[in-house]
Amino acid sequence: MKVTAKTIAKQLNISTATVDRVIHNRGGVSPKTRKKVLEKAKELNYKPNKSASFLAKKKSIQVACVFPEYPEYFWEEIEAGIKTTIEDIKDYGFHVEIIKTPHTIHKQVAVVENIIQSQKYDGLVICPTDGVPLASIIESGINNDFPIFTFNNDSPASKRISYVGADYYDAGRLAGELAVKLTGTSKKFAIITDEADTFQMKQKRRGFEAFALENKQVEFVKMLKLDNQHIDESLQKIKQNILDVDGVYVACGALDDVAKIVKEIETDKPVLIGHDMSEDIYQQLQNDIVAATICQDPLYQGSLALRLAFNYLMLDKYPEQEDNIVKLEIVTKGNAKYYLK
Amino acid sequence: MKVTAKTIAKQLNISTATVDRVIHNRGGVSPKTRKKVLEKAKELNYKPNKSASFLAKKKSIQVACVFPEYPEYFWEEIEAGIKTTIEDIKDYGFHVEIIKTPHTIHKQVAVVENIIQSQKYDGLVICPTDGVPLASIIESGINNDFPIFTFNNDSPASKRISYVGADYYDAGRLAGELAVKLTGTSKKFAIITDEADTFQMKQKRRGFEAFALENKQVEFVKMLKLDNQHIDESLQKIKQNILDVDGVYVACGALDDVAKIVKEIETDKPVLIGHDMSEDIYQQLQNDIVAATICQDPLYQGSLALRLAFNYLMLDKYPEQEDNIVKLEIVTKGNAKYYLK
DNA sequence: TTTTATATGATTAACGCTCATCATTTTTTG
DNA sequence: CAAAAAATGATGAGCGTTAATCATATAAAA
Repeated sequence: MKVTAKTIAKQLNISTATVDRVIHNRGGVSPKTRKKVLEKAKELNYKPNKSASFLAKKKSIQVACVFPEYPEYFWEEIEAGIKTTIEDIKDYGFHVEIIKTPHTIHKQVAVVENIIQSQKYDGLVICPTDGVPLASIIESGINNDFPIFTFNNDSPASKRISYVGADYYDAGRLAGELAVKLTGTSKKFAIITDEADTFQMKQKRRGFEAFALENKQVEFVKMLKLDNQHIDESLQKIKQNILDVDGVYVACGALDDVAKIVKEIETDKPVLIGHDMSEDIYQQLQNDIVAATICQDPLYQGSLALRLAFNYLMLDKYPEQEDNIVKLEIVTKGNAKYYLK
Repeated sequence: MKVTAKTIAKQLNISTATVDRVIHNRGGVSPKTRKKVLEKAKELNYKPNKSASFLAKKKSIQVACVFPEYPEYFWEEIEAGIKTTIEDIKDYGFHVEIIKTPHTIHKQVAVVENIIQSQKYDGLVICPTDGVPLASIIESGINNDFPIFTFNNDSPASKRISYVGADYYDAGRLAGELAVKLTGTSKKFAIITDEADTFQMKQKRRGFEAFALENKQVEFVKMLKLDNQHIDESLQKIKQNILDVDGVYVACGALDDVAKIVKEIETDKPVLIGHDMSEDIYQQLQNDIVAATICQDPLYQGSLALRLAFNYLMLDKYPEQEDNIVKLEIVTKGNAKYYLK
């Protein structure tokens, strides 16, 4: 049988409004009535019906969801995950506007400042291109009771309500482990980063190096830097520099580019490890050029970040953890197909 | 601005009931009114509010969710995923009763027959211990308009509405790939199954063998069978049989048991690969006894199966695919912590 | 033309919960 | 002890959608 507020009210000979008052701690009920209601609710295992609750509350929340506009598979998936979640919760009065910003952090800063000033939104869910310059803006938002949630990239110095994303130090360590396991006995490695050298990339590098340091088999780890302005020449230089290594870890977003030059190496190709998935990377996995790539579920990240914002703004539920660290998933030839589309 | 049925009704000078009739194709509306409503709905991008809809429909569906009662981590997680989903959708009038059956297929068959006969439920979501003996029962259920959904283990010969779970042939292949990649140059493997030799296990074995056959480096694959009745003696025999191999693939549920005997081997321990995660297996990964284990997200499987049943029974939406194949995830020392708890 | 179907559309009462408003009782104060 | 204040509880009008029931207009049959 269905247990509603009415059930409790009838059994106790009081009105449903009183039951509602007790359930939501809205006061105006004598201690003894309160106690009776609470006991009966527990006895019957009463849980308010969410549909009816949201419908009656007629609360409407506007939230902006900001992330950089990369034409990449990963970001398409992030957006897809966000859009599904938006559909799921919009009928509860939680409305989300997706705002994609240009890649540069300056533009993003401007967009965020505008969002906070505009008074159009009740909160912000954001993937910061770079957490550092945004930290003070986020903090001032938080101080003005404007809740902000980060995902994918964090801004740990700010006082954002919560972060959803990977632990990139750990990702670097995992890359180290895979590099060691997938190569032969002698262990000479190279790690490739790029000019941007964001917090995320630094963490990956530190993780990889830490792992290498702990592993006695590792002879050396070379640091190589990709020049995004002059990609082709830079790649050719890198090619010369990886001829003597057993494994290459691409910590920046250029796994496919590096794969192309590794493909050109005729003998003793190094084992190639990197991050993320795309159709190109999928092909490189199938051709045994890339040995493994470390992924995170993009659908889940955006979705969880939005749900945390939803719980906070609609249900007044503070996130259980500040840091919601997502799984690092290992993708090789054999399970790559599950990570595309 | 919020778009409701009322918005459309007002703009067209008709009643909300007429709008509702058009939206749900319930007839009784003249073609020209119908057309006007449809156009206006599209123009305003009207989507009925789910909360209000479920509340008004007062449809109540009872579903049984049956799976074997294993005291294992994986099944605890399956149950946890199911329970969260139950909480999510019960307010929409979709009620699920969890029924755990004893391990033997005979008991499960009895339980399922009883469920179908009882007339208490409108559908069944089940993880068949063995799909074969259940096939005819499932089929007769389906033929009597009693929808049945499988997960984790399939019963492909039956006419179940849909299946959610892994492709175990593919899992075996992936194990093969990992075995090759994680061992040195000579490739001698053993594969361990047990007496039960279910469909799932057969598929894994076939996948592994198929991969080995395609790989020229592989010298041989030994088939070893674990006797569940006399575990200890059986394990000791197996121990003697794996002294000369480079890699061992445990296709049955005994990864931890096998890990224990591998641990006893002093020199040249074979690379050990298996399935699933538990606290014991986690420890074996940390101690480098198990090299890798292939997992599926248990939370997702049960959840998706229930949601498919929900869509079918509450929204009359037939699943887009019959087979919903879930990701195979590779877990090693470095990312194991994400797969526990 | 009148009668009877049928097509079309309006009205309205739920669904379960929320909350502003009103009614009553109890307590405090002058 | 009366009057005011505070505490406690009931009433009822929504929220947006659904669907049964009723009203009217149009078409078909007599």
